[in-house]
Amino acid sequence: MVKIATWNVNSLRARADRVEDWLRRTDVDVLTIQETKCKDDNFPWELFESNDYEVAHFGVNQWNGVAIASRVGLDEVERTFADQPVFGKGGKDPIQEPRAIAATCGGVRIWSLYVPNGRALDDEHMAYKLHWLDVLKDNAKGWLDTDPNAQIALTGDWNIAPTDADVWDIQFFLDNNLTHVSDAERAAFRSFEEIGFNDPVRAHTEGAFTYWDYTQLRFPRGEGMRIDFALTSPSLTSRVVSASIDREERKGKGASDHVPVIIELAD
DNA sequence: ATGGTCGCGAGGCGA
Repeated sequence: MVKIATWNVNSLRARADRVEDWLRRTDVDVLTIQETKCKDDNFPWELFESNDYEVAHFGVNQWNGVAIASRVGLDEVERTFADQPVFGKGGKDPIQEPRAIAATCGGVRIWSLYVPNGRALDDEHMAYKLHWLDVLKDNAKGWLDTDPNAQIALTGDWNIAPTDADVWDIQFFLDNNLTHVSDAERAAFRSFEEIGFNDPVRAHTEGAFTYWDYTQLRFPRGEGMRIDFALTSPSLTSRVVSASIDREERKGKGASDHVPVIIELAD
């Protein structure tokens, strides 16, 4: 059995103890991480190495940042996907944000993705988000065209709630013109399903959320969202035997606002 | 209790 998890930790340094405890407790083979919020200079390499994980990181400043830790191999590390859109606020000094890193772990091509938030429906960040997803989808389609049997996992924080059941109150989102639930964002998510990717977690975790905002007592009130996913290519989908969302990890002091999503693969 | 959050990095931005 191979266990792969994805977790937006919202700062790896602030969450180092929690992440280490979680790795030891859950015994996952691969953990993809989003929002490390650091650059290589202050990345906690020893946290992973002392627990026998190899790790690859892509971070350039205090924003975004993605990583993959693995104890089943970490090969062909790739930072950014082909033609990954750049972003610069107000159109100034666009940079390649560290939002995508890939590695081959135990024969599976695994991506750690931090999809742009979008910020507001009419914000330029939303156009960036949709374009970013469109280019990623084109890449993913190319990978499957090249090898229909490729085992690929597109994991991370997608910043999209694909159905009304994936937010605590869809009317709240519509009334306030909020992001994550718009037709355009949902169509972008579906486009991955249309080329053959699957969300194998939902069937095992009906009604579960993966994220609760820090504000407004969202967690105690049960007001969460399902926005973190591990999408699997057809060949990988057939290996998924179980999946879970670790809601417990949202509890207590020092929790990330996201919790880990785990899939288990038959050998 | 009629409000209520974090992290980074040192004021305001991003989520």
